[in-house]
Amino acid sequence: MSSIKAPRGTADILPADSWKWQSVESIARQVARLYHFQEIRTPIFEYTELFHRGVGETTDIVSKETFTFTDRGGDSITLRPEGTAGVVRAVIENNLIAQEGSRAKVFYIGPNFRYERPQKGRLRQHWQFGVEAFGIAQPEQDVECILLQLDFYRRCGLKDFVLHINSLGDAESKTRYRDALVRFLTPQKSSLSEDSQRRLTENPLRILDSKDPRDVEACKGAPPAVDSLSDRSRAHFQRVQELLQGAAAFEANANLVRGFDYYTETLWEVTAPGLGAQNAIGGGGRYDNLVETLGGRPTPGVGFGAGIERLLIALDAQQAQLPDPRGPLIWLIAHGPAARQACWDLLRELRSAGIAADIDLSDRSIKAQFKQADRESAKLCLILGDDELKNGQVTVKNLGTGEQSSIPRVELIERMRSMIPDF
RNA sequence: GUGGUCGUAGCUCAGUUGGCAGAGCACAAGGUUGUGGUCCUUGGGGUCGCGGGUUCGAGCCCCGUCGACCACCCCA
Repeated sequence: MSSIKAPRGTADILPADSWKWQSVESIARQVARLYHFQEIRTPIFEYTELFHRGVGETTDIVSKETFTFTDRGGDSITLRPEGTAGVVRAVIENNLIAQEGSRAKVFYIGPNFRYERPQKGRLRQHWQFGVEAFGIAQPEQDVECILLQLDFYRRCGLKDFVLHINSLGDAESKTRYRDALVRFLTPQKSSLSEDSQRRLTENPLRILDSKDPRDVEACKGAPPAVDSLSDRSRAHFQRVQELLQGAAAFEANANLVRGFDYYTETLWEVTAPGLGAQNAIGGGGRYDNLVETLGGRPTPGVGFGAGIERLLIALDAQQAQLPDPRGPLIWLIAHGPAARQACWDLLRELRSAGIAADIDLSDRSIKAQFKQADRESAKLCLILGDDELKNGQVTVKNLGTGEQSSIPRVELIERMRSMIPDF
């Protein structure tokens, strides 16, 4: 009988690593709280149409990377490939931004699904921490999101990363830029890569992002997006950069474009070394027309998504130390049947008192029990045998220092309570 | 979807022109009948990814397939 494996492009998060996830998620929640973003949880699947209208029919993500199926009732369902569309749908549907002047600042942590060929830093299911801020068109809102994201990375211990920013401007600016780019690139169409020749009509902005040397060469001297910005968009982007001055290092990158159609004005991406070719650990931007596109009252919005797997890879590459959310563990060691019963009682008492404790239940040698305590990274061992039972004592061994002492059984819980915070 | 590299013990990997399935680490027991993290001894562990073919004989050669890794595309 062959064993069943996890589907391609998925990964189990095992005990050896799950504490890192808890740590990152806890930091994400903490940072969100500091910036006053509240959690929203939306379904991991939506009606397919949401992503077609929201993310864009012609984007690669929607046109060829979705997990889409027909449910038993005949509706087309898609596993979400990104977080923003579902959140926008939810805030519209639940009237969070129903009125003139409504604001909402929300964050989410959850999985996204894209049917792609896996490689380093790229899976078919990946997790993102993301935030969305609705109702504020001012550049301060863009910068608040950016600073939140960078704060998140710093608190996770990430040191080496780069913030890239660009602006495509409002819808008119975007069209103007697109036309300018097509005008610039069309004369040299034959020297572009095959992919980019196709993009020239479908999605010319993406050509700027190509890694093909022919495209990189062709894009030299291309008009930057900022040249096509309207006065309002130019001022907005200018103000974003002013607000970032002194708050965060950034690089204005005229070639930065992103894969969703809904972006307007500011967009940004954070890259980090150690990730191979997929070096973006998170990105975001403003989407002032998306709420209206999805049937809501016209409301500006801005937000980002930060990939958790990629962050963990980058942290690993930089040998960053995440705070370990696991508290200290006490290990009980029993010698003899009477002591085993006493340990069982003690174990229940410790846990009732809120102290994490465990014991080997397989009746093994003292040596084996110590060995396991060590392997489980216990801080203290409590040893109970015939001697201790007779004297009403418990032997306490500090596994870090090897020191050992006796504590009266009746005082044990209180003594543990006072010792635990030191670990 | 395209291309390259690779699948042998729980992990990292050796395995010669095709000829008995190996090492280190890890794990278990013992050395020490009450003491881990060092040391010594012993031991248990294998559908050589899966399926087919060639051969007296396949981990090794051939075909197919699945998966992993890396890159393209795209993105977190």
